[in-house]
Amino acid sequence: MNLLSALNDRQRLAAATTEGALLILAGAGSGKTRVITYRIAHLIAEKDVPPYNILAVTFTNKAAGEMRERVEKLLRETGVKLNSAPLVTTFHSLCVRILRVNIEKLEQGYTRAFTIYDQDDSTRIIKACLKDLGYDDQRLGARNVQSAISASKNSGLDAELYAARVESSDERKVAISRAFKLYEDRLRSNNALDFDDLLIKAVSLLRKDEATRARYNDRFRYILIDEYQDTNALQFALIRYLTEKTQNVCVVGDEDQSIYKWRGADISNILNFEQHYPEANIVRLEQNYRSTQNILDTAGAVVRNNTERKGKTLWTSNTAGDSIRYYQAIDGDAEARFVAAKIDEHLRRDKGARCAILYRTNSQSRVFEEALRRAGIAYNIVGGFSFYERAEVRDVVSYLKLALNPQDNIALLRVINSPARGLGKTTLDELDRQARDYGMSLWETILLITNGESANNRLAPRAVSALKNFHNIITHLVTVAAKEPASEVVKAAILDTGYSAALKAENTDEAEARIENLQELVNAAVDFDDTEDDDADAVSDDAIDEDSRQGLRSFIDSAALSSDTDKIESDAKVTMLTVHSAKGLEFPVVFIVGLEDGLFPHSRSASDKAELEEERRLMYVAITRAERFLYVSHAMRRRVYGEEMASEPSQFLNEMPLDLMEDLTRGASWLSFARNSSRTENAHAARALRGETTRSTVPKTSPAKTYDSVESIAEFFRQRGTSMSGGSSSRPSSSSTSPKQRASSPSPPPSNDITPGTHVRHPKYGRGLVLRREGVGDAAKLTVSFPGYGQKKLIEKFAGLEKA
DNA sequence: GAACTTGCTGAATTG
DNA sequence: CAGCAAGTTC
Repeated sequence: MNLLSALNDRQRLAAATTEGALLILAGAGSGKTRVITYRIAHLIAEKDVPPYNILAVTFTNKAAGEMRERVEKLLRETGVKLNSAPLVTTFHSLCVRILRVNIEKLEQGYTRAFTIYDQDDSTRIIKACLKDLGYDDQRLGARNVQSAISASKNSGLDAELYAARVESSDERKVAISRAFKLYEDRLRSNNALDFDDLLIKAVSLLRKDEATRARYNDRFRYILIDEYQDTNALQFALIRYLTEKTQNVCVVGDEDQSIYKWRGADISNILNFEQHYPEANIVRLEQNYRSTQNILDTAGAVVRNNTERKGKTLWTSNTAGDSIRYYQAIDGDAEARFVAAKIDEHLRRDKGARCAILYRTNSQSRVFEEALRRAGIAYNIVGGFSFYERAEVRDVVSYLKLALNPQDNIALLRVINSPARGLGKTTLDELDRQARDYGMSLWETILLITNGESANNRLAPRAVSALKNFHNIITHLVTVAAKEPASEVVKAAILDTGYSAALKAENTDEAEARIENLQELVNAAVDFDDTEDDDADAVSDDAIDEDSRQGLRSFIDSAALSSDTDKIESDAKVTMLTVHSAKGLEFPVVFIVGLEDGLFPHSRSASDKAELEEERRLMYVAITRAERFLYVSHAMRRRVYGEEMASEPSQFLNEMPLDLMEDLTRGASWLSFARNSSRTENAHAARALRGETTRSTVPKTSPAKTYDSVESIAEFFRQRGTSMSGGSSSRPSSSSTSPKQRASSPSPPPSNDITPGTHVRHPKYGRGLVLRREGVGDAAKLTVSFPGYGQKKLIEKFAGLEKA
């Protein structure tokens, strides 16, 4: 029987080409996952390849899990008996597996008990590093330093190489480079790796140790890489090392869906695949099974504006389908209400309709949450606070980490005084001082102190006994961890540490919720223990599996490597998520919201052509998630930083075929104007329109214009005259009060020459516009906007201002 | 030593 | 509007 007969010709070719390098260029919705799963099944069932010789790598755990399931199902249906399973996993967990067995061979001082630090952990370390270096003023944010370090690591520069490249005149980079070095030292002394290190160390290991490399080459005879367009230099190196021997590598990707450049993804990996593997075969999958013709045309029209692409033409035999539905909302709330109403309609008409709300940034989710809640619609939200990021979960996990790796200072500091056990700042400072003196970890220092062996201990007896108490708690956990399954250790970390007792004592709803979360953690651990038992049935002949069955360790690893997207419920009625996390998913009904200039495309990518192209690919990804109904919307005004700001329609709207759109706006909209003008004039039309529409739809309470630039503020004041002064509450940029109401509201008479709306001259900043005035007399504070310098707050008395 | 208050600054996307 | 750091009070 032929397994592959269920595929179309191209798909079949891709699945059946098993030897040598293969590049599958798979357009959105072209059945990529299907091809991969059939390919794996084909290898096993029809080519008699032992499953353990197969490695498939994806970017998310969820994708890996699904693929595993689908392969299993397929093989079950064909009646194949398995005595091992193909390894389907993510880059990060693959690296962890390799390192847990081999990291000591790197000879960098790491042991296989190493801890994985997530972003939050590493931010903490960087903060501490900056502080120790005396950079604790805020000119150098920890997050900025962190992303600089991460970018550097991903491009293959370690701390030394980075330092070598820094000009000594560049103070900022010199500071970063010092922090970088210190950060690396700290990681090492904590026996900890950050996310980037997982890849770096695995690659270094393969580079360094020929035997290890040979062993894995032998093990993984057939390798598949999903989402290849998102691989970075390190991942590429990893693949190169692993495929050294057989060259049996199959990569699947779509350059139009490359959206992780900012994370180091190198699109040239896919664009130059044929150069990297000269014998490579290429198969293009261009038939789309997912979307209607209209949706596909819209996506194609947008992405055609990009220059950096191989170019492919998606086609479908699906019907044209409905028009793209467009809506222009007054503000963010109105947009959310619109979406909620439409979702309600869809769900009433078709109970099975799955809807998705896609936005550019997570912070946009809130209004939609509120609108849906008010409308009584259940929803699922991806991102934001994930389970493993909750404080109480992190605390308990830190206890677990500590039980396995007591050198982990970050974990220790996290839990040493939670619940409170009398180990406050004073004690910790002294502990830290001694640890530095001895050059030891905090844990080792605690051992010295509690044994009374610390020569220069200045701690009060009370503090020492508190430390003894803590020491006992951890030692106890260590013994539990040594002999019990993961779930039992988790229970011990919650109960025997006094953690849950302290929560219970709080006796609040919040504490109650936390206890429930911890219960959830126990459940997760129980599940984990169960699946581990199942896995134990499978035969494994290689060291890569041997260590992965140390329950607690791998439970913690999986927690560290878990992500929001792993918990997407594919059958939820309504899902809210960022476009990034929507990649790979599909929904019958899709809302792309917040299509405004500065939001989508995001303002930080506006200046750079390459970044703008990435935003456009992101738009392409968003559009192609839709199967049948696509809604696009934008708001005229939006709250930013808690302040209402005017917003322009996104340029991407303008790139869509306007004749495929149906306007659901009541009254005139950007779209109706755009249709009547040529494309080049659209932007202009949008601007002209802003005055018109808002005036007609919101006659009284909202002003026709929002004053968001120095010019328009100046204009505003010209119209009002300079009669309004004082009153710090009359913020010109806030549009919640209409000009009329303001003019008639009682405001004190001008008491000073320099009032809001007047131009002034500053000795250093030059000419500027006064925006607001606070306080009286000598204490008067002015907010002045200086072109090129931004807004400054000045004390009038000292500022040396004169009218200009 | 811990809980509370204030003031300030600053948002993108993720394993 | 938020989260965070520093200051304030019990």
